[in-house]
Amino acid sequence: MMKKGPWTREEDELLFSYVSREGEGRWGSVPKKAGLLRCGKSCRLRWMNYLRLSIKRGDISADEEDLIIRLHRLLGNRWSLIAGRIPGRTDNEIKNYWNTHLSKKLISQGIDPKTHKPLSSSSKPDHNLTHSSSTPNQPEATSLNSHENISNAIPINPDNGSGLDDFLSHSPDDLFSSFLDSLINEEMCE
DNA sequence: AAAAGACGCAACCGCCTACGT
DNA sequence: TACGTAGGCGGTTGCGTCTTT
Repeated sequence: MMKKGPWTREEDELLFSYVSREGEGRWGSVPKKAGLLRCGKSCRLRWMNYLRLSIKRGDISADEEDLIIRLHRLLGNRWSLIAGRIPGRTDNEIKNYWNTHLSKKLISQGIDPKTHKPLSSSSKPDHNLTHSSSTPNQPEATSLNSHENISNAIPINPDNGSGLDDFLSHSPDDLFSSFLDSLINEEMCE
């Protein structure tokens, strides 16, 4: 019988010591070898989102927040891709932070968190409700100007109708990575 | 001080893809 | 080629904590 729910300190210690010793991977066999009554998926999730030493937790900085917004504008809800550009942050944390903080923040600024475009006037909320914690001079959702979105910015062959998904599925990680860097830097300079 | 409601986050679920056989 | 399995992902849920009434 698999255990569910919050992890205990003892379970964390078992998983941490096992993965530290044996390395990541082969999650299906991890519970048995580590002496846990969890499924492999649960072990992987706990390691990825909580136990890894490289993880920063909480206190997302203004710079990180700005980067998340920029990346979400480029990539949409591709949380793992966004997390991959922010050292120490997990996709789950960024997803949660977006859903609980950033989407509301954008709405309070009159910006649709899905499209990053201005909300229609009828649905625009009362700006008096804006959180006092909002940073003064906080930039509105940034505009790429010449690159309205990544689909327009990437080299696309119009003949075969390829788009972002095609680009992502065919580009080597380092190529996509450097491409994202260039887009982000371009925004920074503007 | 207590109850109700809102919020935040860890964890689960189901789907998709990659890979091995 | 078809199938089974594991890993990875995004959406969603549930519960503990905090805030408000």
